[in-house]
Amino acid sequence: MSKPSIGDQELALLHYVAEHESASVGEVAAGFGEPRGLARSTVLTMMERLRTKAYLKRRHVQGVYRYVTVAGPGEVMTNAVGQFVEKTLSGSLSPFVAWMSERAEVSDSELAELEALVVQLQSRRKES
Amino acid sequence: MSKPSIGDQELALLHYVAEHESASVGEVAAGFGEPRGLARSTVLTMMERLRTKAYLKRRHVQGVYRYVTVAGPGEVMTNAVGQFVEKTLSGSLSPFVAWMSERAEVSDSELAELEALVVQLQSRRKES
DNA sequence: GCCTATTGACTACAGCTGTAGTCAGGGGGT
DNA sequence: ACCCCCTGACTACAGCTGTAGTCAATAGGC
Repeated sequence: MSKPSIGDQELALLHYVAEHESASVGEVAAGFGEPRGLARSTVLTMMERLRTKAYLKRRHVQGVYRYVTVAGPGEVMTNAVGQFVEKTLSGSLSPFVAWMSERAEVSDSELAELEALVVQLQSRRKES
Repeated sequence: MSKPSIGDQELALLHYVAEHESASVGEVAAGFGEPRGLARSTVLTMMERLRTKAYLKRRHVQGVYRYVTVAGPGEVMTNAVGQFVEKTLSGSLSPFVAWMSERAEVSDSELAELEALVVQLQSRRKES
């Protein structure tokens, strides 16, 4: 039951909705669509598509539909990463590491995340 | 002059060609297309598309065109990662880290790569 | 030299994604 | 009661990607 595919813009929108737990089309159009020059109807269309793909669900509240993500906020992105690594990188992490190593800017917090990750992976390894 | 976008299958094909430095359509069709049930014409079409997108170039050698990647083998993948992080993750590495942290198996060598990466990033940071 | 298998160009087409217009209905202010 | 704005549904369409068929040329074997 692998989830239907999702486009880049759709993913960005999904992410936006995930962050703003429960959003109406109007809100998303204002906060997400307008900054990138998208028409309200465009936002609506995308949200409905995401709904038919079961990434979003909605509830009728006070005359307006409010949308929420089916999965948790992080899950969406994490899922996308998994899909990418499998499909595009054939499961190998090396290209990712190579890219990071060439990348100019890695912020402090990103580096900290990576450090924490390594530590976590190391300790997990010891256990088993 | 940002490179044109590239699809998943196209990327896989590009990767294949990159690995087999210099390949003809026939060879790619046999080694790449056939295992996944693609018709020869499909492979040809994709290769020509990649050529018009300037990912591949070709040379006429002994009556047959041989294709080579414009960029080096690793570059292709690294590039794909960059595109993915930019477009899909909006430049944030966190989802990647999150995914890895949830991932069941990380091999020794992968962990080692990550460790080396962290060390490299740390030292680079100090310099500046 | 002729026939067959290979090669390359062109054409086609469906599904997905990004983007938007339009129209009808509902709700609220005056 | 009326008009306007917000909301939601539907329709549309172009570009990209994945996939393939067909046809003409060509190269090599016999």
